[in-house]
Amino acid sequence: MESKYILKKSSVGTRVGGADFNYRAGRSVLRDTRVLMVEKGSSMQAYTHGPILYKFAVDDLASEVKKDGGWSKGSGLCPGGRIIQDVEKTGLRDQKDAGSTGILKRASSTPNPSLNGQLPGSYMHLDTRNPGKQAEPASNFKAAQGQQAPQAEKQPLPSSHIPVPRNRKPSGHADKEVMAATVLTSLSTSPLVLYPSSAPTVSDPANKTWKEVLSTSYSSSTSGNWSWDASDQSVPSTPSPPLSNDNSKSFLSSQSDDVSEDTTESTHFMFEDPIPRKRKNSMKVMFKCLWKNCEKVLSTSSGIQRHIRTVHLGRNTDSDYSDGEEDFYYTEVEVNMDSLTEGLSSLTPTSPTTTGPPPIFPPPLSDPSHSEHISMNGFQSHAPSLLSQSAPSTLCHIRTDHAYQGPVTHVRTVGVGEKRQPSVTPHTPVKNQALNTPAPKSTSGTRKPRGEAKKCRKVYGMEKRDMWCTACRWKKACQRFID
DNA sequence: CCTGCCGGGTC
DNA sequence: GACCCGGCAGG
Repeated sequence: MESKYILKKSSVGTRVGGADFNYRAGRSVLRDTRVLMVEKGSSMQAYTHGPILYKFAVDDLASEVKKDGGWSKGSGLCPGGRIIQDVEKTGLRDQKDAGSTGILKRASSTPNPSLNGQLPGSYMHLDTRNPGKQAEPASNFKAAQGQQAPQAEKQPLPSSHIPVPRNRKPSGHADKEVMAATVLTSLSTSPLVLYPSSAPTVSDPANKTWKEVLSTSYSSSTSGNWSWDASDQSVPSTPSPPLSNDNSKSFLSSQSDDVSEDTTESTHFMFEDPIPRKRKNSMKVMFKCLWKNCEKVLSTSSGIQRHIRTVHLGRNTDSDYSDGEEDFYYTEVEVNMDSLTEGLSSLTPTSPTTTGPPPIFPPPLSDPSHSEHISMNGFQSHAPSLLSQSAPSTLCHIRTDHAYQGPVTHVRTVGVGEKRQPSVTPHTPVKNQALNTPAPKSTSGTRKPRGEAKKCRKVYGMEKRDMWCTACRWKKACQRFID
């Protein structure tokens, strides 16, 4: 009953969505069962891969339900569960048990609730996004056609066929393949379908399971063409697995948010809202090629299709004919123009590190001449003084020094002998000092680095406190042993 | 913890 | 302005 409801609600009817639904369900429940049913009009077509038979028929739904007899057994199962039963009846039980069944059980281990398609939805999305995965169903069809249940199960050959045209067989089932492709194509064009797929980790153990299954199936694939799919596993379940993360990041960064958002909506989308509603004003839809190592991004679907067709599929450039296969290799990408803009703008400013110093030593602006002048007096080059943070403060101290002790400072020059700019102080005109003083003070935030020179306190000790410079006595910056 | 010294207070 | 000191921060 419940399943029935679901099916109906999914508007399986004439719309591809129906197939979509089934597909999802199949994927979610059966995981790698790879069965896709496409229903067109009243006719029903069933594609099976290996042991599993995936049926999809709206018109006959009711009757089928009855026929199947109950969901009781798979009460926890959604359509997929029922499907399994069908399979069993079909006499493929053995295969089922050996292969997908286990998975199925895991997926459906929990009672109904989960069946509402949440998982299915996400899976579906994933499939649509991933060329390899998408291809899987198609290949399944083929396999199913041949009724090579056992082998098929063992050798999923997920994407080996679809991806490479040459593998296609002009068999009478071609139309079915095309149909499947069409279905997937239509699915792939829906942003909601695409993005939710990226629901990477979010999901659940089920998702994991699914991936595991995939990995298995892929690895066992006889076709080396799509070996990259296996590698894709390493790449979460992101929408654009074929692409290297780093690359896609830059471009899709703005998309990530949406992805996460959609993830939460996947369920909703599943059964109701096939129309993307999260599109933002600033969002621009682009089409990104998912072919491995290809990051072609075009603004039009036709463009990307052409690209795929000609570049990756090796189709005739002139021919506009499309069997929909290209759709497996590109995905819709929402580009947040604002984000992009921001990102670019953010690149222009110099690194933060460069911004720090200037403020700290503003003198260059207002006192460049001064500092230069000062340095001229005591040094060959002013660079050192500028570079030395102590320079300005030193001047400042000098001034205060005068305030505190006056000329005494001169003497200490010889003292420790470690002064870096001893000569500067004495000769620095008061005027300049006054000008310089403000700067360092303005940057009060920066505390003058502690000097290495011993101070009066250290030199004379507490016993001879009277010998300290007044500054030291007053707990001010030592004027005698300036750093 | 020691030390340097800033910031602020008092006289 | 001279003097003092609480308290912060680097080492």
